[in-house]
Amino acid sequence: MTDGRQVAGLPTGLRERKKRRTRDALLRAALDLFTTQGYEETTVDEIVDAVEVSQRTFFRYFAGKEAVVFAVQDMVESRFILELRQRPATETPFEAMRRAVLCAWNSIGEAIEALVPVELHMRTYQMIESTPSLLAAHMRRSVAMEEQIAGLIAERESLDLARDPRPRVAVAAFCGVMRVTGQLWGRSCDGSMDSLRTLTETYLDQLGPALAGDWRGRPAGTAHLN
Amino acid sequence: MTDGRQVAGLPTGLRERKKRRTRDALLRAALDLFTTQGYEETTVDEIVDAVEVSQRTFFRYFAGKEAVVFAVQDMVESRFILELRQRPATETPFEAMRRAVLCAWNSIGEAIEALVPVELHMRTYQMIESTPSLLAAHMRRSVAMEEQIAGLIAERESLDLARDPRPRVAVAAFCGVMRVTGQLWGRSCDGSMDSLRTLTETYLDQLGPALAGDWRGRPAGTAHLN
DNA sequence: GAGATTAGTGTCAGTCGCTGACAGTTGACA
DNA sequence: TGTCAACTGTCAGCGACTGACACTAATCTC
Repeated sequence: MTDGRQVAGLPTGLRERKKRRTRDALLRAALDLFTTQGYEETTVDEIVDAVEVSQRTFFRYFAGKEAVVFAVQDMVESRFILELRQRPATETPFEAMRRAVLCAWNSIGEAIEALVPVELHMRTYQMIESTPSLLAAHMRRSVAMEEQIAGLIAERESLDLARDPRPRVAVAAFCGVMRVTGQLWGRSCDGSMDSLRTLTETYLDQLGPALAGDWRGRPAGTAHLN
Repeated sequence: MTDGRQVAGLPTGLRERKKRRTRDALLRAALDLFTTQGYEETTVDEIVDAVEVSQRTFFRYFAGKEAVVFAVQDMVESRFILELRQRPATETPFEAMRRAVLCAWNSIGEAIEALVPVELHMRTYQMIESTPSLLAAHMRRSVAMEEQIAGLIAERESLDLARDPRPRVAVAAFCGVMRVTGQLWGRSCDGSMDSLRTLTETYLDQLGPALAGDWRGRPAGTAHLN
């Protein structure tokens, strides 16, 4: 009842539409308040006042103050999973994950815009990275995500997760780098989607060399922010 | 005033000793309650009742309920940083990190025992991994740690963190694998230090192969739990 | 050793996130 | 149209946490 699975399904009844409107209003009001005056500085009362519903209603739509923040993130992640499932078996696990993220980012734009302005979502992401308690929640979600991805990779390669460390290890390394780029992008001034994309690609390219240990030569692509 | 820097410094005055005793008592009582009846199920009131101090006092010693849980972890981490600084420059960054963890684990035992029974600390760690809110906090701390380690590695290799992705990338991959082993160990029945050590070594060994992409052969060492 | 100083503590009241219980309202459907 | 179920509001309460203020006791000063 609090999940966001209205995957392009325009609601049928009046009741459904009303619910959806309330939820969207709460979501937008919350993100607006969070990004302008800060997450911790915003109380649930302020959010419900803006939408003119009771606090109790807020907690019926969202599991908590935190859950609002990650509503959009949820969509992006499930899209990534979808893309990953569709990657051809010829790609290495690492390649597959890499392309799945980039494809997901390419195609998720409109779906986000239908819910909130993309620009608001970008600011939300930067807020997550700069708010300790949200960063914590983000990381916990990331752990759950890794577990899911590792399962997919193991399945893809017909391996037993319990016996073969490689799926988990590969996923951990991949997600680790993804988190680093996310953090750096969050800190940077340029909050554009393009900068995130190039930053991500650059960093992923460095994984192999970084582990090899021959750090004498200069890194491959070094034009980025921070 | 709430930090735990009594690094083998036996407190001088009566006041200092009293403080230390109160803090230790709170720490032990809290961990005991947490590990027996669960973190969320334990209230701060229960903890302070066990030690017979006021709630206000608890919050003067620890920033929050959460902070108690990670008090010992703090010691282990600062020990790791110490060990990492001492690794010879001839080792690759990855090697250095790997050995630093293992050395830290070897030498931290007594320091922990001085504070709480090591066995209690082990159970605490497993509790962290199995309690969502604590896992979140653990991950946030991990992020801060990664940043610090990346700084050390960059310094060690005379690189500019802002220009060269490799320190952050290598650290992200390393810490990612460390987290995976921590999770698996937390879930396993065998909560011994030895099992954690061998699990960690096995998984770290798989990082290179896992990224290479030639997953046809069977993994190197596969004897582990889960 | 007595008094002044100050760190440490307890008490109290209040905020904020969140939940259960119960009652009122409003779409849905026969 | 009336019944049913879903949705919402109100209220009361819990638990984590904080600020203010008074009190106790270790330390310092003379």
